[in-house]
Amino acid sequence: MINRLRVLRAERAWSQQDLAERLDVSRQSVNAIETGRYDPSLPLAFRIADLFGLTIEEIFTNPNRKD
Amino acid sequence: MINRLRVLRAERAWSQQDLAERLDVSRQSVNAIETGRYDPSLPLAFRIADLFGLTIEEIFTNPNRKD
DNA sequence: CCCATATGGAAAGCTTGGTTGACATTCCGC
DNA sequence: GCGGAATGTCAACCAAGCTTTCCATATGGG
Repeated sequence: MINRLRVLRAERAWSQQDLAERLDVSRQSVNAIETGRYDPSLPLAFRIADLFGLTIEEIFTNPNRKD
Repeated sequence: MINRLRVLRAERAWSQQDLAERLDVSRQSVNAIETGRYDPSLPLAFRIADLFGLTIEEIFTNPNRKD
């Protein structure tokens, strides 16, 4: 599972802390997701998509998919 | 988080067991997701969407969203 | 040189997702 | 009425998401 979180955050010039507060999670969670240490839960993925006004598919991509 | 899994499964006349095998999870997991006892992980949500040829947003809806 | 801000990451602990195995119920065909 | 298939649920367990606390490094301004 790879994601464009870091790019989207950079486009808005938000710190990991800023993003964490908007998503109502800890800064470490944002960091862990950005650095690929783990995947967000589905509810959190929806919050992320909502925040950026994108679909989950536009932010996260499943490497196992045969696109 | 509510989902249309049961409907999609019924449209194809698959048992929970059939669906579980296609998703490579246990039947109890399919049942728990259908009955809303918990939400799938993001990777599993992607597998479900791929299997039905839909987007995650077309299958799962976040009740907290202001649509 | 200090200090504040931003980032990466580890440890321990709680919560949630997922498994296996078991049991009960409903429904349908024989 | 009986047997088998489908579903709901529970208990016990392991794995993954997430939190808090802590430490390290980098960088930019004064």
